[in-house]
Amino acid sequence: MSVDAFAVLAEPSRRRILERLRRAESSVGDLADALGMSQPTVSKHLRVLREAGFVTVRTAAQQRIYRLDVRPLRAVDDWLGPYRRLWADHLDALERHLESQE
Amino acid sequence: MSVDAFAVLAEPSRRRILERLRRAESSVGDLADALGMSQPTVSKHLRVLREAGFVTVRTAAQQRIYRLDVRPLRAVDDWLGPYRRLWADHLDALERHLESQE
DNA sequence: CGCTCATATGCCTGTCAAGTAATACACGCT
DNA sequence: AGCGTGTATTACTTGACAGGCATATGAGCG
Repeated sequence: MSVDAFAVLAEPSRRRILERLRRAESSVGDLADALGMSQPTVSKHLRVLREAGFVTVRTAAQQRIYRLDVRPLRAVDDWLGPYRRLWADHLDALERHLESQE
Repeated sequence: MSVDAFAVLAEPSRRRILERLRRAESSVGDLADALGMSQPTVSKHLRVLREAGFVTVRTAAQQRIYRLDVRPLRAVDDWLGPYRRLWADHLDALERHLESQE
């Protein structure tokens, strides 16, 4: 968990990996194939994701199966909380306005 | 809106600026003072934030007053949507499990 | 034990972004 | 018009990081 979650998500390739792992766990080679990236590149991104807690690994024969862990994403979601209140409030204000128009 | 929202948020200084603007709109100098950053640094970050739509500016005399705009944050929130479903589902599963235990 | 497949790691290079210092620009005031 | 304040912009230096290639590690199998 050494690296900041936002910094991890800043890299588009890593978001693509997460999107894929959201559907199903996957081996490194499958990810590289599916995303059109080289195997070393995928491995490096997976290392970053793993160290930040976004994924966990399991060894199956000679493959490493990576699986999504949602906890860092929940942290991002929590960070968004106070801001979400802002637009929720604005929506409330809009609703009140619309009601007063009727 | 040229730059990716996640890349913008990856910079801790910019998140601090957003946190401050969440409480109240502010001039460049006030931000620099409050956050202990140099004025050019703040201006530079504000430019990035502005080009990505996170803030809007208004000119008041010789000051530029910056104000938060939540739309890019809503985009991030939307991106999180499918993942939020994941842990919501897991919670549901947990609840069902607990119910079956009673 | 050597071979092979799957993955990880090291090294190199190019790129890009952050911070600083100096400077330019815009506005208001006298 | 000239001056001072507030802000933007520039040039420069430095550091981090991504991608490519080559190579190391490790597990399974003959």
